[in-house]
Amino acid sequence: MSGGKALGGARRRRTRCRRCQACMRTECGECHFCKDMKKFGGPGRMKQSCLLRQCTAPVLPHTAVCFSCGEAGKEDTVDSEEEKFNLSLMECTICNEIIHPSCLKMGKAEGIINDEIPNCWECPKCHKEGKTSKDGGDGSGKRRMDNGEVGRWKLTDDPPPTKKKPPSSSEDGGRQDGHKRKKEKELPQDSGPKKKMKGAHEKRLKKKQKPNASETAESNGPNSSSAGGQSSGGSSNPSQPPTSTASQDQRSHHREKLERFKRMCQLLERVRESSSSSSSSSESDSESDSDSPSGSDGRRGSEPSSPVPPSYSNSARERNRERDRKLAELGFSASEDSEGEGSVKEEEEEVALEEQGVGDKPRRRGEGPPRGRKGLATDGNDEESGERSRKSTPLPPPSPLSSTQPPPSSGHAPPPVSESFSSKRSNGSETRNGRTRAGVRDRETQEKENANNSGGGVSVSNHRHGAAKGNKGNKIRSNKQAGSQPSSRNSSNSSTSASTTTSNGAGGGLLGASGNPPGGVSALAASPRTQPSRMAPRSQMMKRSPPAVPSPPRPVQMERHLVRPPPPCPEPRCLPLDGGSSHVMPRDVWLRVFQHLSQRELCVCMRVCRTWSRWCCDKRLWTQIDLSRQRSITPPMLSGIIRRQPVSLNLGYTNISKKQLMWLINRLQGLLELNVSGCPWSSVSALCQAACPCLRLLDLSRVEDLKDSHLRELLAPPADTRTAHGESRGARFQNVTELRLAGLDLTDATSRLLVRYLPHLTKLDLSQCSNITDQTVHTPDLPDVPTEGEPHARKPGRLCEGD
DNA sequence: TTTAACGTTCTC
DNA sequence: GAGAACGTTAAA
Repeated sequence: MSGGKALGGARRRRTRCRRCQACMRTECGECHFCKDMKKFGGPGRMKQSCLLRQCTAPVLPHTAVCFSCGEAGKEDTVDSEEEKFNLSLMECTICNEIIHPSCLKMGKAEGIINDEIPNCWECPKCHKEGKTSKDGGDGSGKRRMDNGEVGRWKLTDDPPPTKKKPPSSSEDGGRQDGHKRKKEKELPQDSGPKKKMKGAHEKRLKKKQKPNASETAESNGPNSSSAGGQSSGGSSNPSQPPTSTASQDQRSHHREKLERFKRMCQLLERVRESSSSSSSSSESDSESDSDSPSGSDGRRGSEPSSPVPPSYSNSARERNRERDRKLAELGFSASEDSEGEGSVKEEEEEVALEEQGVGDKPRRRGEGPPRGRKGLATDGNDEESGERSRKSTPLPPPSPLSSTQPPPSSGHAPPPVSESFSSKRSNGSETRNGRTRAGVRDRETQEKENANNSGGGVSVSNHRHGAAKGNKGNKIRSNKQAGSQPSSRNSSNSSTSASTTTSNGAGGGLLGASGNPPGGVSALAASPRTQPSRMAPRSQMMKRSPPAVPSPPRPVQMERHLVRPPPPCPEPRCLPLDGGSSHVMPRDVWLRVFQHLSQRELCVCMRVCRTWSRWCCDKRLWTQIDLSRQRSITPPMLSGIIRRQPVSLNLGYTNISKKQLMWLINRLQGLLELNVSGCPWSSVSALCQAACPCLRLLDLSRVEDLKDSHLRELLAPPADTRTAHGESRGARFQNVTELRLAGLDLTDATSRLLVRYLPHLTKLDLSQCSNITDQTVHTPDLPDVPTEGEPHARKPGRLCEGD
């Protein structure tokens, strides 16, 4: 562990994709592990999932964030495969580092994508250093297991159920054994731990060595892996002298991981075979992998001709700084590190928005040769492949919940990578065995307290977008079929791409304002949503959910967390002092004082103590929130917004995602003014699925790609509320009185929409809408429309429904 | 807070 | 080496 840490790789446990066939099935109740479960009458000691439910595409946890920038995967914010890849999180099987390829300072081309596992690769760094984990067998598709049974992808190469019978048959005995063992352990408690620690370490070393030997053999050629499912695929690094325990540990871990991967692959192979005879080519697959243009090219990764945006870090830093500054101006402290702890952290947790759930993204790079490891094309090539994919593969539907991650760093200068990394750890997901769990616990505790105090938080509905859930995976990869995949309804997000990469500290800071230390960010997860396209074959096995979902993108889990709206009167009523007494000034008086503070100052106050933090969140102090031009809207920000329940929200020129926007809107029922100008339509389209009955002002100026048809979609009432004649009983924005459409590519057709669906419109801004002609201007029931300049007012009440 | 289960260590 | 145990993590 420590070794792993030292090497910078965060060890993150992967988690179920929840979408693959295995994940979707129920426990068999008969396998070894099921029988161990309490629900099946077992002792529950093994704590393993049903053998039939071994996830075939374990994903990175929601909390995963980029080692470099601290943000989650953001592939859903961009369109092209190329960008998606760059913005997705990739976990290196060697160093365990999770990073956005775009954040790499070196040529991405050197990375070797493990197509079998979502968001998995051998990062360019490791690869370049010769750390190849020799998981050569990986993409070879040769790890087919003989037993046609579904196996686990886990390292613990569990024999297939059938094989397992023997042990399970003797289950009772085994159980007893277990008890016995436990008892024995329990008795000599004192010496136990020590022994354990020591022994563990030694064993580790041992383990390491063994695998190495076998690995070497394996590493000699991928073919060797065809030996069978049981083969351990460890990664051998002959080139890496076992210099230290740490490194050994690390390697051991990698090996295990690789094994797991391989196992999974084997499983997939098996499934494929069993599900379709046509899947003839498991082997050829692997071959094609290596043959594949991008594969071979990338693999050997010619020296990265263009090593990644050289200016990235600098510019990003600048932007961060800029953003911090702006946030500060906005009243959100961009950088409260961990200082403000208490209160601050509370939110963090809640916040961890569902954003994380983001997921259902189709696997990136669905184009190329489906499976196996693939080398990244060099930049140039990449582009090409990107192009290709664009042509041949429909764009994956944008994931509704794109999550922009909260940057880990504080508002202070972005910490050096290593620093941010470590801080990240301490904040959230710690490495295994909870060595560093203190921080987390801390937060949890606080959260609890907070929960208690806030008197019943409102649980935000955890609606999982069922549809998304069901379909998204589908859209995913299945590379081979990719070409035929219809890009679904959500036209992909438009290109805010570049912008998304930045956002470091500031974002978190924002919420930091609400008290969240940027570190909280780490808690937010990033979802490893996109994955390299591979597993085409796997698709075949997923019959239930059409487009197979080998490594399902994360389910959309938007609302897993509680985000409590501000209570009418934030508790407590008095300010408790250390001595147990209360401050002489009661809450109401304090609130009056706070009313005279700027939002920025409020943020400062929030860091004073938990009580102030709560009080300062009073929505009366936050009627207007302006986050415009914040490149990264992070979950903490969203949470912070909800907690403050503003009546006016400016999200102009942000890269807020559709999911985020939807999530927000659905929780801001009292919102009167919304500004989403300059945002991409792919995000703004979230409004099509939301209800904003109270909204009075809607600013859609310069929304990217917004067309007449989109506006229609946006303004028209939900289908089920229309009459047979298509007339609306209640348009979505029927109470909007001011609409800003400046700079949009609209035509005169729009005027009809406005007349029809915005009966109370009194102000309309059509400035810089070059396609609007006099016809619109002269539309009788429209407000006096200025095509340039200020929006004009008109006499209200002239519009008629269905007009 | 609870449940599922991953990943490592321990035991046989 | 296989399997059991279990601490810890992730998600609900």
